[in-house]
Amino acid sequence: MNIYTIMISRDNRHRAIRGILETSKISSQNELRERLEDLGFETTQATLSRDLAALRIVRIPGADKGYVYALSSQVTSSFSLMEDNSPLNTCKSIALSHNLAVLKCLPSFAPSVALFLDGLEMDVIIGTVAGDDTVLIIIREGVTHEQFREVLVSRLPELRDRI
Amino acid sequence: MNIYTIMISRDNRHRAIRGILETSKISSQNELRERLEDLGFETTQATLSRDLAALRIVRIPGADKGYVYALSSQVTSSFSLMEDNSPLNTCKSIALSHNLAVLKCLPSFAPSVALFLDGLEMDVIIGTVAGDDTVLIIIREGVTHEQFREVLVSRLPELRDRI
DNA sequence: ATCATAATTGTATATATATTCATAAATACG
DNA sequence: CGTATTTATGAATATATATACAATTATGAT
Repeated sequence: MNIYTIMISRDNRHRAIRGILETSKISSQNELRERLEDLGFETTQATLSRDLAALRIVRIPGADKGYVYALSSQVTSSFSLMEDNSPLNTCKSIALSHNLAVLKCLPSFAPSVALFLDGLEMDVIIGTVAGDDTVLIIIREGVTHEQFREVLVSRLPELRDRI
Repeated sequence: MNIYTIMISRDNRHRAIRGILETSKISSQNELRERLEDLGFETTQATLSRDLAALRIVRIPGADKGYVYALSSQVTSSFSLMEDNSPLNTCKSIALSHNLAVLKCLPSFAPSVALFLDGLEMDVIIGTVAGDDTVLIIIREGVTHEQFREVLVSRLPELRDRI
């Protein structure tokens, strides 16, 4: 009796779940159950709840509505690749100090974010410097924090709640 | 009346939510509601459900039990950093072909995974080559796929459902 | 200002998900 | 082999989350 006689059924189901989630958008455990049924796996929502927890599968709010289950290894990529893939989606926070704004983003994305900001040619920004996960924004002399925020938010509404 | 008179309350709440989730483990919307209450934000579970969707905050099954809400920018790191941070956690799948096993993992992790595998000095493996997200494993002549799987799974049970 | 339109929110409720409990199957151990 | 112990599962249910609806408030255009 080798190791494969144990938990054959559950592991196969787990494999199938991974496969399904990698290739299609599943938005409820019942939907997953039906999909598995098509593949010959008869099971219940309760078991799937446990399976998803065991596999540490995450539930992500969809772009406009609904939810999607995904492997955690897919999350960042699905978030940045799926729909609006602006580098701004990688932006985490913006803090102001005197004539500088410090924008924190995901590792390795700072150059893209800086390039994007440069492309906007905003009057209030006289230049940017990108590291790995940080963009330093140099603000034009005479521009107040409030003015900067206002301009930034009006051009980039998606940053509204990060500044 | 400037732009900041609009949606002050909601944006402030969103900011607060981000801040809370970045620094603490919240496992239900009610828990989040209580935390916000402490900060002076009175709201309801329904609103938080909508907020979490708007902010595209994900729900991750915890290591042993329960669930955690997290910013999507935290997911990969929280997954690999939080508990057992073996490079194997970045491993997505293993496929076999003749004397080769192709292990797919998260981008940039292949070298760590390969190093880890080398360290195991498994008889059935005569060598590995790491790309960026793929490790090529060369299997010793005469070892069957079943034997390889059996050895791999017995040494690395966490890969059980990826091969 | 005044009206029309759009956004935000709470209440109540529907829906989805997790968990308890009982049971069966698998494994470990004698 | 037989018994003890763990693991997996389903049914029923508790809990958590999403949403329809109505009311309120904000925004935009005269």
